[in-house]
Amino acid sequence: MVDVYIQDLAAHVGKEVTLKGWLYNGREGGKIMFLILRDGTGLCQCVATQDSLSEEDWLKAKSLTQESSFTVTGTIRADERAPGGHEMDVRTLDVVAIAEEYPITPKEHGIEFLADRRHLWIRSRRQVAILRIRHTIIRAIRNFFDDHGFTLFDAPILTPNAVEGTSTLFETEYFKLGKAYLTQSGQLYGESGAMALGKIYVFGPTFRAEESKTRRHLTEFWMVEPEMAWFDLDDDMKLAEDFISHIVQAVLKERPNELAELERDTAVLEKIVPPFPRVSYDEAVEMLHSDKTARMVDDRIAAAEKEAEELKAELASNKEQYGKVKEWQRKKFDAREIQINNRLTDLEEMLRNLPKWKESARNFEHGGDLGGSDETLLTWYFDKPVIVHRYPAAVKAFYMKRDPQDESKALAMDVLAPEGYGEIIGGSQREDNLDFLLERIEEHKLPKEVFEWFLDLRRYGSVPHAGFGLGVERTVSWICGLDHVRETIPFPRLIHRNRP
RNA sequence: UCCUCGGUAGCUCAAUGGUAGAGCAUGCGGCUGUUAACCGCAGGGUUGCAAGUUCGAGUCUUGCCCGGGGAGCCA
Repeated sequence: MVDVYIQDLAAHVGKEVTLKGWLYNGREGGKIMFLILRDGTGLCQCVATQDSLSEEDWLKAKSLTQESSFTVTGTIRADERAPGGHEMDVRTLDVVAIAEEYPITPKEHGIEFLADRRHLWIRSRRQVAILRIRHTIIRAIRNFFDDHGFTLFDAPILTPNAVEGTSTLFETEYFKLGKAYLTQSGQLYGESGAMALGKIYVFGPTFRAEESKTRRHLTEFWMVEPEMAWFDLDDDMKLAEDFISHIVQAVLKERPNELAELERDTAVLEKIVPPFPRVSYDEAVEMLHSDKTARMVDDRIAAAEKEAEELKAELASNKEQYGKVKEWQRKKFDAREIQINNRLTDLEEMLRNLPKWKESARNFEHGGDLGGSDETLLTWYFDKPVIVHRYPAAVKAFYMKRDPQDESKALAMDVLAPEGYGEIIGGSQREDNLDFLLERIEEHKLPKEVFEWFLDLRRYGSVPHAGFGLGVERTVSWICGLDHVRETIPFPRLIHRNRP
């Protein structure tokens, strides 16, 4: 086992300790060597000189390749220049295993290359930071519910039918009982739990066989779904904003180093406290139709065009100078060219999309569901998550209760994260009237037989109740400021990838 | 399923239709404070696959394969 981990080095300054880990990177300078040791809790630069080591240990140190495992013993010294703030002056060193040539070099790699090596990629600093924040988020989720009188209620993963009938699910043969499906939501079971225990939360993996190929979708993801007896829609929204705020504040408090590693702007996260802005669907549609929305899009188009022009000018100027400058300057031009081209590709994508977004918002038809771009435009109005509520019943699930003030609306709510991260929560007050629920099941052409047990919840002491589902990966992606959910889970499952 | 962008050395990327290059990685040599170290030398290629246009194709055309981003759907 390990006596001392790198994250605890502050308590060992001036003392001799042994560290165990892997070589993250190394630099050699004649008779001095800098070994960056990685132990899973941090990085420590170990300084070895030819004078301070035996000849045998010096040769061992020289033999280390990237990701070779080894142990080092030496004195810990505080040093501001070192990442993590501490360094070791090495006295002795032992090699455990010399690594073969490691594919993931300390340079840039494409996403396909890294995804094929996900089992190694997770050793990288950035991935370690993300996975630690994921852990903190999951703990914050559980703490929040546990401290608010909720009981964990596990729903089955194999289910006999689709919850909402709309999604495509993964199916499998279930002995002699016919088809079974991997769950797309634990909600219906959660409702039974709320009637038994009052306040519960279902927390587990969820599966969708939709061919969604975007930065927000996985085929297998984790969702937490609280369900509360005696809660109405307002109670539900209040809980959601308290819940999200608690998670964000917990990450800010417990993971400042990891957020720094990810270069996350924490100022925008500090603002995530209740209350969140609330916009009804009708208000949202007005906002989409407004001149202000059109102007916001125009401003972004203008900014993107300006940036693209400046970058193209720089590229042209660099090309002109390229032939005239010394070789060492050419390297800088080469590196800059790659950087500029990557940014230009992003800008071109934006410039293709933004006019479409503007049109789609301007022509949005009242009564339809909000599209991804419409949601993004709405979030531009606020620096906190925005809650959109009371959607048209026609675009929402059968189990959502109708608004008594306006029968065309469902008592539904979505929470949209800022900065374009989109829907992180979808929830509603549930239909508690047996007859209405039966009507809905008929309207949606769902097989009544498989919902009999669910209908029983309305037959035996039905009460108003509500709940929501929060997508863990989307939440991690937003809080970490990532551009894709595939980095938020150890082994992401995507439409074109189910390995490693 | 549809729209859109791409596939060149192990990796990240350059290359007006005219002799395929750079950085990193790897190997060897040099350097006692490096921070994705640096300096010198070396090896490394069926330009995704197939056909076509052309004196000549990484570059143009068509088809296919693979991947990125997006739509629909959703967390």
